[in-house]
Amino acid sequence: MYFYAEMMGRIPCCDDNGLKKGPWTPEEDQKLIEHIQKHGHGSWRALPKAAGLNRCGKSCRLRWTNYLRPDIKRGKFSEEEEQIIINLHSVLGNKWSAIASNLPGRTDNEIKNFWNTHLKKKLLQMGIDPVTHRPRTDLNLLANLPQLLAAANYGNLMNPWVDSALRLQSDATQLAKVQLLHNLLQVLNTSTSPTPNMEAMNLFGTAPLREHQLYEFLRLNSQFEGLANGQVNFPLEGNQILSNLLNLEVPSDYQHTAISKEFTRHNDNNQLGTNSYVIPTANPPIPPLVSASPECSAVNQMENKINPNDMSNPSSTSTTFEAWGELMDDEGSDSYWKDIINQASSSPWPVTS
DNA sequence: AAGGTGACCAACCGCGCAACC
DNA sequence: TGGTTGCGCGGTTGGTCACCT
Repeated sequence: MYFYAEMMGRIPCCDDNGLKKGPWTPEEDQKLIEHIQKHGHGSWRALPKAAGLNRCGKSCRLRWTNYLRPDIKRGKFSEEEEQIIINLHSVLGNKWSAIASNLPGRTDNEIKNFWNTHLKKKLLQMGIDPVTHRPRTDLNLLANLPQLLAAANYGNLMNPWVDSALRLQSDATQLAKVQLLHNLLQVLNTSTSPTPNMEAMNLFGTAPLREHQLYEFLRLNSQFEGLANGQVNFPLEGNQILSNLLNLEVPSDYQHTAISKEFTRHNDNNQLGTNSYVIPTANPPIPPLVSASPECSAVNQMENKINPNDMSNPSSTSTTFEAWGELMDDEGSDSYWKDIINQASSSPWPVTS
């Protein structure tokens, strides 16, 4: 084998050379454990021979690091661990080893498996894209508000860091709904097209909607005060909300409601380098909801999430908002939203007026 | 009871990278 | 400096089990 290596360069670790593959037997485990306890693993390539195992070094290393290591924590993942994984994954992506380094006793392989079999599905059910950790942008999202509710209320908040991250996630979910509707209005009210999008008009009623209608709609359908304490209440089913949206009357004496004030949390010049999100308080032209922010490194993003100040200030900035800002900036063109509306116009929602 | 199906997870595979010679 | 080696990583596979029809 080593002669082969010298002559031909690197050889496959587990080539078809008579070495055993597949599940480990208790005897093999025992041999590996005893050898490592006595001598350490040293060179993994040399270990199997020294330990009397008919395995390749790589197989031994994997068996040790993923299963036999004494500090391995077996058993179900706690809710706290789940949240940590989700949060870290949103920052680190599929860097399983990096994620594992933050979860003592858990291996990258275990976390990877757990992610693929549980957490990915869970996030999808919540309407969150498990790759981007952004709310999914299709309008089916609105038809899945019960799941969004579950997302907003998910978890028993034990860890303050987790608490903060979850709260931000809830805010982001709520903001996403507002942003979605806001952009829909922008498209519907746009005058760039010589002919209005008739399908979209049919979807939302006859007259272009105005923003105060949107706010009234939001006031009727949600309790945004909840944003201050992380509780999100969106009590109506998606089709009912849409129905309410269609049935809105235009109050002639419309005044800015507490909602718009609640949402008008803006930092005029971003002196602190923080984000802000601003619900417009005037009729068109409609300003952007999400202001751009200085780019943050992954490390900074992590620090932001860990920063205890965030925990006492749920309206403070977050990478979630940044993500939404990017999303909306990237995809906020009229054509993008028109596409969504076109999709929605063929959706199975019951549109009653 | 038997076959089908999906979930779960241990293990394998191939690649990239850093250390070494 | 280029080739070799060892290791670690992320993606994938395949075996097992539980549940369903």
